[in-house]
Amino acid sequence: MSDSEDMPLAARKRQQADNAPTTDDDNIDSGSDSDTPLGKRRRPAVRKKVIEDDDVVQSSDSEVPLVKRVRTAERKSYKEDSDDDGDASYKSSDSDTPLAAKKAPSAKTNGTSKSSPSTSKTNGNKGTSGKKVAPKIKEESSSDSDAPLAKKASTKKDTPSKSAAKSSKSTKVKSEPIEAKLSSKKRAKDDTDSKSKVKKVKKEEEEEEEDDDENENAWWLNNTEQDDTVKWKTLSHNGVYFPPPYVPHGVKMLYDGKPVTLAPEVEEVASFFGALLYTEHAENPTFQENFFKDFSKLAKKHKTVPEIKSFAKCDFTLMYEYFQQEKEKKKLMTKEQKQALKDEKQALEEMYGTCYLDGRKEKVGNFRMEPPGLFRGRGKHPKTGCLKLRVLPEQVTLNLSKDAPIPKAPEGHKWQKIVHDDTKTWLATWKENVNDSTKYVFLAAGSSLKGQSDFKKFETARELKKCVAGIRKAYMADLKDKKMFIRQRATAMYLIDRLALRAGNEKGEDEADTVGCCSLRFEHVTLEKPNIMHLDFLGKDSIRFQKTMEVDDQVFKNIRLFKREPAQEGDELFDRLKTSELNKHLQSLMKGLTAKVFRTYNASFTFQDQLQKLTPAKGTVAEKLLAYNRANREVAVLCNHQRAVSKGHALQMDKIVDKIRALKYQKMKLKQTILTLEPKLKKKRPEFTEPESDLEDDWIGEHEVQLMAKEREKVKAKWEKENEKRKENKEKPMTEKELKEMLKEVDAREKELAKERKSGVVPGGKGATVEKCEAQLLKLDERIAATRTAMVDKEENKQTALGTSKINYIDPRISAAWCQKYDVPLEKIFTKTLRDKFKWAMTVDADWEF
DNA sequence: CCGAGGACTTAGCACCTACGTT
DNA sequence: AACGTAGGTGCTAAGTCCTCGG
Repeated sequence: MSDSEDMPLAARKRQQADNAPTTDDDNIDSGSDSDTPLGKRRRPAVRKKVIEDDDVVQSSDSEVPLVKRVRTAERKSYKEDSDDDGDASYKSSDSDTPLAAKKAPSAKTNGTSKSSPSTSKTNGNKGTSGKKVAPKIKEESSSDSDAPLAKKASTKKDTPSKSAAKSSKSTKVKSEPIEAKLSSKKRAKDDTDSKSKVKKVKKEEEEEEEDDDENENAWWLNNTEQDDTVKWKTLSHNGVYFPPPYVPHGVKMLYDGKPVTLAPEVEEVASFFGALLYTEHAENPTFQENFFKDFSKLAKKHKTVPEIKSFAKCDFTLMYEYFQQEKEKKKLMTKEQKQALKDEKQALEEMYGTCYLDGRKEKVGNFRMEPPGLFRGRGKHPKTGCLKLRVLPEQVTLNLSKDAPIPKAPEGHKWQKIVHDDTKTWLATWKENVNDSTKYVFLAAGSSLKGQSDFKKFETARELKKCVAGIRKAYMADLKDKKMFIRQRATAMYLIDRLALRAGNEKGEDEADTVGCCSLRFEHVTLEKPNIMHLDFLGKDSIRFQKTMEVDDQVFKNIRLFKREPAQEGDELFDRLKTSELNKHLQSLMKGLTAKVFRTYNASFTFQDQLQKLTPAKGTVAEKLLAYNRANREVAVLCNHQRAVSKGHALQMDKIVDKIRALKYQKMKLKQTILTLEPKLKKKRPEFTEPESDLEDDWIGEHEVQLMAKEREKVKAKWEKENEKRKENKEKPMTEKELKEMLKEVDAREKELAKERKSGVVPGGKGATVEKCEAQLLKLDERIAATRTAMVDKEENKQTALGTSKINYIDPRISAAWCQKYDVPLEKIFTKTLRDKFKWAMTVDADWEF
């Protein structure tokens, strides 16, 4: 294959794809699928990959949802040269084994084995051959696969009617949005003249529902039907808060060793860097470079003397020190000062932190404009360190009701624009200069708007639970499809489902090189016979995903197949799969299904499953919490949620290791005592002669020194205490001499220890017997084991972030139900903010199930 | 009719603070 | 009381998904 070598691989590949001559078999249904978006154009084969004709294909063909298959049939078949393979050997094999049964992907996690009832549903599509029908198919499949009634029933409260109604409307689907829009427009108009009305209504609602704020927003208690394209009827707020203007501190930077006077604007930017000195950012060459480019340019603009040309000559340490001092000062502030700051903050929240949505008071999330600074891109972001400019009101657009008062822009400024778009949830938006991306001010996580979409998210995941078995079966079958495209898609689905990978959209060159499922490249996957796969790549936030697992044989085969060929680094593993196509397919299997739903589903499912397995019904609250956290961690590991290891971690681990050693030391002593008491046992019980692992002489010596030091301290403390007592009682205090006397005992013991160490003869305390010693040995073993587990626990936890899964992936209703069932106070599990965010989920019964 | 970019969720890190420890 | 630490929260970057608009 020819190609322009210098263009980025991915791009090249894509181009090739487009140019490639189309082959025949598109024909199949090509004609008709004109309306299916998919139908458009396949991405022809770039490098031809071959697939052996699995006989299996045919047979399975008939039972699996065909829709897709047919529709995509066009995608070029690669049957051409088939032969190749070692694949042949694999033959048909196991396609039908329910996934679940098969191997557990990563050692941990996985779970998911139950097949849920709806398995076969997906087949509903079957009959609908061909193209064209896409929309209809969707409807059909969704309605039949998800018997709305059944499922909704379990949800109680919320929306049964809503969704059921929707799905049954099928035919109208398309027109809905339009209607909605129209009506919303109308409404908006009405609103203008009916502001007062709205207010009245609000009052009524309050009274009716509950009079306190708490329940005013309890949307989950209402069954009201909603249209989700319209997000609000009325919206008013106070705009956004801008950070105060820069106040120069006058601290100089040194250039070439000499202090330089900087214009305030320049000083500000220098300070951004100064504040970061000695952090990883400031040490990062890309960061430095980007910073310096912007900084020197700015300095030049302000005619800084001398001209700043070399980063190496810049010295920001004075500024750094100044900031350190400022921090200290802040710590030393009086209570009143601190209180004043707090009050100020409070006032801001009052002003900007709340808004009115449909007359209800709601919290605003990020009402503070992002202050200027240096862009802190993660991983190897090419733009990390670039100057992020101050945002002016002139760049900010506000969104609110037509009739709502327009917040005043800061003195001497005006807003960029005011809009009244009730289909958007944002209150304000602006464009950021570094990556040219759009930023928004949204409502807080605890708001009804966010709550509703959270709820919807989990409901979709529960929907998936019902049909996941069928979907799995289908993609397992597709793993052997003749069409490369379908094979790739099925393989990707497998990875997404089993390994909780993200979809993996394409990324630009101005971003860090990270990947997800669809964007995996050859170098990220290695195979090891017979069916081991290693994945190693940087995912979102440049977090490394590194796991080794057994995979299904066919998956193994497929990946080998994809990798074969001019498998060069940089080539995409799934070269003809794009997330949009994948999602389109998923949508057809279940309404609302996209790649990310698998993560939500698998996370929540795993959590519930683990929780159920781990919770000791009769345990203490602490034990239950431990189980909860373990289940949580299971999920975090599944989703690969990581965090930086805390700086004290190594030290803490060392301490634990030492603790274990100390226990081992005790064991050693006991064993020696036993042998001293009963030398005969040397032969009979060889384990008593065996040295403890990991106990070196040096360490023992040191340990004993420490032990003695502690003893001495104890003695001294005792002596001091005694003296205090005597003082109170007006008795004569003990003398230093007496203290020395007491310490002599320790000295003696120390000598003993030294002797024991040499001879190995350890008489033990009074009344020591072999039996007693053995009992103690057992206890020590237990303690060691426990400490070890704690250590492992801690070690694993050091890199695992539990928060993300708790906040985003685990259906809070599982937790709420669990708390009820096991009588654990909710606040042990959810912080205040989480309780607030999840208030919609707190009303479930103890037997609620995900 | 496809890709750029809009809108919204998910993510880890940097603080800050409340708390337990010494 | 000072200290250190873990947990909680705020911040904003980085994803996903899908809709526009050229």
